[in-house]
Amino acid sequence: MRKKTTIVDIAEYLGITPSAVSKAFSDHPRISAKTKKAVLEAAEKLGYQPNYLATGLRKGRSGLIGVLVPGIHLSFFATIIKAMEETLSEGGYNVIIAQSQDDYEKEYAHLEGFMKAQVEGIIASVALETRDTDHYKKIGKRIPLVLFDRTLRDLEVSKVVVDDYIGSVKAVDHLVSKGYRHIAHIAGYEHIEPFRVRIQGYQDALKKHGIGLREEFIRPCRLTVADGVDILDDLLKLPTPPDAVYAASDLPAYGALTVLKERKLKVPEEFGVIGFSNETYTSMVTPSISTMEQHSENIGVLAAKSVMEQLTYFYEGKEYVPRQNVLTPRLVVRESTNRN
Amino acid sequence: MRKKTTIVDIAEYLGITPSAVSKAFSDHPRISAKTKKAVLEAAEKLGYQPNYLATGLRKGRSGLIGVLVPGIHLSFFATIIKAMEETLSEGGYNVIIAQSQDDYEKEYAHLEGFMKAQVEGIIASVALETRDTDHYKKIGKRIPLVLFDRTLRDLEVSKVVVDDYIGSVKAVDHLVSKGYRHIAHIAGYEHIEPFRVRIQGYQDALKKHGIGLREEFIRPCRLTVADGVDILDDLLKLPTPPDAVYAASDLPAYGALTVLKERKLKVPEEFGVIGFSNETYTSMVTPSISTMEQHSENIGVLAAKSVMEQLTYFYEGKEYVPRQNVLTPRLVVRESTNRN
DNA sequence: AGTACTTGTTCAAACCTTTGAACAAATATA
DNA sequence: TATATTTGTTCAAAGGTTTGAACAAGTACT
Repeated sequence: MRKKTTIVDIAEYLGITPSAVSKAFSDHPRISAKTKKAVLEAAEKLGYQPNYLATGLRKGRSGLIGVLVPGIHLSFFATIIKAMEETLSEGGYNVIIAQSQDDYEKEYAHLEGFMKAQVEGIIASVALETRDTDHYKKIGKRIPLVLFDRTLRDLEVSKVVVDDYIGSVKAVDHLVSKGYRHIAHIAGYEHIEPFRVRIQGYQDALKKHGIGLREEFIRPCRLTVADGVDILDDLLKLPTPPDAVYAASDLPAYGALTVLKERKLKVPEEFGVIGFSNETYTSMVTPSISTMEQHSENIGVLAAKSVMEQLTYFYEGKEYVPRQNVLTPRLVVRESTNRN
Repeated sequence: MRKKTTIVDIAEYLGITPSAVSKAFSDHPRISAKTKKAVLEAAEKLGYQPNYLATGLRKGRSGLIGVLVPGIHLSFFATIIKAMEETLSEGGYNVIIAQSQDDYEKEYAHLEGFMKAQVEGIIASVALETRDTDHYKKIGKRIPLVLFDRTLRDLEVSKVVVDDYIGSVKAVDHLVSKGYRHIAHIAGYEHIEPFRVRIQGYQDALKKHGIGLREEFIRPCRLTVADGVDILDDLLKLPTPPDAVYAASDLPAYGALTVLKERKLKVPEEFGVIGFSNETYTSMVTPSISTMEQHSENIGVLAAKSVMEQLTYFYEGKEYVPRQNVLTPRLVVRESTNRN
């Protein structure tokens, strides 16, 4: 495998200097059309590929954006990343990806890695286990940082989220409108902003409808299918069990559904289930699961645009005031709640 | 935002030279323990982050591996990427990701982008529309290239695939064993290796069982849900319609299932459905879909290891003989075929 | 013919790190 | 004491590109 062609090779080939070649590529006004043409042809002939490492080093820009998510296999994140990658690549950036697996150590290590790789900006959704925000703060001071979905309250950076409060309220409103009165909540952990807010919305909505709050109806967990199964099993053992459950994510909603099917409880007639995220499978299972659409594509695009915008401010030396992008979630009614 | 600390800052701070600092970091034997300690402390205090661009430029290595897939939102690819990212990041590489959207132009552009970014190796699954292999050939000559799943026959590079032939045979064998006799095949496009082979396996298996081949039972398509719907609709209109369908992917298998449900054809009693890939949702839908497990995690890990292995050969100047990694798919029997 | 632009190119430094060779000082050996 | 060896550091170049300043040649103007 032969070594790479550089700008110097082209220069020698044409009998001009490397700087002339460089300027020809960047369409410098002082370079003659003739030279530019010659350079382009020579580049083609010699199989020249510009070296981003060198360019990046010289310009102080790597063209890299780091994206950190809990895991790519979750379709919510996959969809977001898909959109991000498209948007960023149109903007001329390359995307480097890492997964925290919801683990603090890994998250920390990957963020370090991003900084070493000289990423120009970072888009992240924080790990469930993360409680210490120092590393994010440090990063936010150095380069543009955008958080999405799993954000941290005391971090003053740009964020892209759905209005989780409204989402919760809509979910509960819907259940109530369908006549469910004993509504439990399979919740996420409170130190993660969206989950805290969803709990809040759930509580306020119940209050609004004059439904008493029951502590044992709020169940924080890691939001896996297994958690959904365990929690619903548990809830059904209560002296007064719920007649509906609102899960802060679709995975436990599905888990709950399997328990209900197994126990031959009729959904939605006897028991209502609603999730959050509108994962693909919610429309495929039987009964299909009502849920909240989070507009994941939009989240991806917005977050991507946000870093790029910050980046231009950054390089122009202008100050950027962090902004929140809040999307309104949309209720998707499916079979699992649609009774009467 | 202050400018970055470099090795030079540390050197000045300690009153030594940059090269001493560099050597201290790389644990050079000639540097005293005292100096090393001092350097580490100073680095910590000054908030030093090594600059990979500079390192990469100097060493001729970027630490980047490019991964190109049709789309990340497909759970098959998402799972593979997840595994790849983990493996490569353990090996000290960063992963840069791009999506072809099954489009030739995009694939080409992204591969160019990878080369500019100076990736050290590329892992790719080729776009459905790709018929011209020149760009891959060119790349394969310059840097390690590994293809997985969607490979190209006339490309002599390392590959990681499942044994699609066996997979098809197993699928058909299973259907036959369950008493289905009129088996149609929702196929992929033949110029993509695995789909060609799956068709081959389907035909050979039928022959083995003494079942006549019917041209109109082989339906190549883009393997979407909609394709599954359309094709099954079509097949059912035939004078002698099939009593089972083997789809080369899970998406059309699901599509087929919806048609059957709508028409109140009993699955699996009256009609059998089997897919390929074992996507998450196949176990969640009702009836659950029988399918072929492709061991996607393994594919990811193997492909990742393969590039890394090639890379070490490459840097040691040894010749690397491309090798094929073939995994045996496993039949997963679920409700959609499990009759009697 | 002399001055003033314009045009096209070269020069040299810079971006940050690595690396082998060279050097000086300290220590060990004869 | 002179010589060899070890130890710790510095020197200088290299990796590929970009960029403002400098330069030379050509054209236009008076």
